Amino acid sequence: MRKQLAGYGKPTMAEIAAIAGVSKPTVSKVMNGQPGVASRTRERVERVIAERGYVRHGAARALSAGRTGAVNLVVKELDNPYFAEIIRGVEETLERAGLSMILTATHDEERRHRRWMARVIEYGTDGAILVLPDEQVAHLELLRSRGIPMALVDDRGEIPPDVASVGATNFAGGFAATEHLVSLGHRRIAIIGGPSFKSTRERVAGYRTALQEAGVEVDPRLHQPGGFVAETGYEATRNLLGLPEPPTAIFAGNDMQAMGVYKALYEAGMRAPEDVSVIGFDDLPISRLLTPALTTVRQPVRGMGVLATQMLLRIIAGERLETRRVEVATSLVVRESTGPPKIDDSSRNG
Amino acid sequence: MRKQLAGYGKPTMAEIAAIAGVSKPTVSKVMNGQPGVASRTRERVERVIAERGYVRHGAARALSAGRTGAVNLVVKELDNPYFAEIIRGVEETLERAGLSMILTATHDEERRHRRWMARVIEYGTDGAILVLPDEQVAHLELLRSRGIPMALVDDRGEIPPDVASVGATNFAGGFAATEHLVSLGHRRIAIIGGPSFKSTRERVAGYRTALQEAGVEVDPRLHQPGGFVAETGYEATRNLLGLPEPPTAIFAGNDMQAMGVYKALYEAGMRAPEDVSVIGFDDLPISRLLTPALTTVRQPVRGMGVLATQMLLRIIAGERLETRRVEVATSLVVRESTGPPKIDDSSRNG
DNA sequence: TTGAGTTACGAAACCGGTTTACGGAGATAC
DNA sequence: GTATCTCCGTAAACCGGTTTCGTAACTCAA
Repeated sequence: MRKQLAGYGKPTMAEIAAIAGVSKPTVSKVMNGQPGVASRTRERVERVIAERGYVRHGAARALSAGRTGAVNLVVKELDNPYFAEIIRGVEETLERAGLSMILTATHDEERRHRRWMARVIEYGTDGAILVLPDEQVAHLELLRSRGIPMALVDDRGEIPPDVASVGATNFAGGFAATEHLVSLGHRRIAIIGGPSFKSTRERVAGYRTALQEAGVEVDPRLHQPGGFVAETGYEATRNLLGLPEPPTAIFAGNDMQAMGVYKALYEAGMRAPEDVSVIGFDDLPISRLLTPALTTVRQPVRGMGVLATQMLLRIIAGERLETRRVEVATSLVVRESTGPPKIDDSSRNG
Repeated sequence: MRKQLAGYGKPTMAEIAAIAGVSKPTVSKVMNGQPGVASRTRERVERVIAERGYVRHGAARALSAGRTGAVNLVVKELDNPYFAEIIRGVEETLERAGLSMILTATHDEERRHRRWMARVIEYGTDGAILVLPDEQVAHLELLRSRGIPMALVDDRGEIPPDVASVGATNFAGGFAATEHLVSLGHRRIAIIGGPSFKSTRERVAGYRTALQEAGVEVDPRLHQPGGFVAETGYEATRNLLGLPEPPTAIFAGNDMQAMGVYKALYEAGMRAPEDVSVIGFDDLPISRLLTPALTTVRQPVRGMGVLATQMLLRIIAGERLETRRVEVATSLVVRESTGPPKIDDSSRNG
């Protein structure tokens, strides 16, 4: 079924041209601010456009001009404030450039990821930004073969050479967090996370290095695996508390995980930082709302979104990037959840 | 600049037709599963399509067919898990119907909201779902005049007659929460929220009714205003604790606000539920992660998204809805943050 | 007045599909 | 063998813009 002509509610460019007494190309030039139109004519056309409330037909424009005026952003999930922050960074940068953002979440499902790519390919896009810490990056090749400009945020690392990517200095963050705990006097420091993400592997490396530099033995039992959700923080903490020699400090993989750590401590009748120090990663808005407020490694997440978008815009504009990989600095934010360990920790007569 | 023909990476329907030895319309029929193609021919065309990896040009299709295959969803913000849940409901329902979802957040900014509408009008859409608890609904008229099918979630109430909307039974939720606190023995029960949202006004009405039915006097000082974010919960609680006769229970406007309440209590050296009972609204995933786990009024948020989408799909299909307004039931979820008040509350010798 | 150089504008082609309307082949009926 | 009815398949028009390219008109110099 074809749309009715709707001569009333939806004028076409041809109609505007007829009313203004000019041709379609002239209206097109006015709409796009192109030269080659006398100022008198331009004004007249603009008046008619305003009077009739003319809105360009986007699909027709996309078809003939090959531009969509929008960038597609795909993230793993929305529930997570981490992604929400990245999205805001992308959003505000695109807005400044006059582009719209089309947002999709994959929830880490292969099927949704494929649907997203199919749609991007079918309907076209001016560029794509992918925030997929996991494995899905494999399909990336398909987008590249279509010549779609791309930028990645917080990726796993194996990136094709002509794709821009933004990450954080995870090693330094892991190092700083661990060093902070060591300087407070902790010796048995646990870490949760990995090993599937590149970012986590780097943090763990920072943790190990900090311990070694401080002359503290690295105990593999204190390294608990876990994803980026609260549940794994909870379970990892229960495991850790069950060890014959439990840790006096826990370095969670991210702030959400730290919430799970809090939960497990609470259930065990323990408090942070009196019984166990807790440190997170990300510095999401909620981390300061927790009780006690969470000490964490701040990652300028929104800034990462901004940077990725700026790089994408430059690729779209056809500029050459001098660097395809950028890492933003992390920094330690000390709040209430870390403190010195209980005295005489080794004999545990607390 | 026109796209190059890209004879290699991007076949057109005409090319597929030529290879398969048929005409464009035949390929079109095969792509759309329309009748009028012999099965031998259909198979042959399908094989060529698969071999060449042909993908229909979405903009061209949208232009000629007037369908986009996508529904536009606009929410206030993404940071809030409340919206994330609605989005998931919409997402899975659309997916089942074979439609894509295009998501945008307005952050309650007039300008962003207008941009969203402009884009929807310019690029077209098969339908729109709006999750805007605030004032922005005013512009809705513009979409309606373009004949775009629409559904609202959790609106403020003044809805045009031919627009579908989904809400929750806020009055009943407010009533149930208050009744729960009263039955535990509380008499000085504070409530935070409103007055700008219809949903909050209804909850407050439920709260008042429950108090009156229990013969408890309604003290206006115990009603603190506040938006749906943690900060207002924090501030309201500080105000409440400063009252000459502070409350023994606090009914927060939502779960995020309850986090702020926890924070203020913690700072004041008080604990829930021993010193003050706390109850939230929404039952977001984080509410069970808080310490203590939050008693709250469960709102089937995801279900609201599902329902709104189902109504929209029916409008798109041209069906008549028997009811344009649906309200889903709320229910009380009792966890750890509520308990009996300290004994001898009136003289407060606790 | 004429020729060269600009500038303003429009006719027509084009983007890649969908839809309409029609013609030809084959099946069935008589 | 011919008339009628289906079923397949295609030519051509169409959706609503953008872009190319040609030309008329206008300016300026000689």
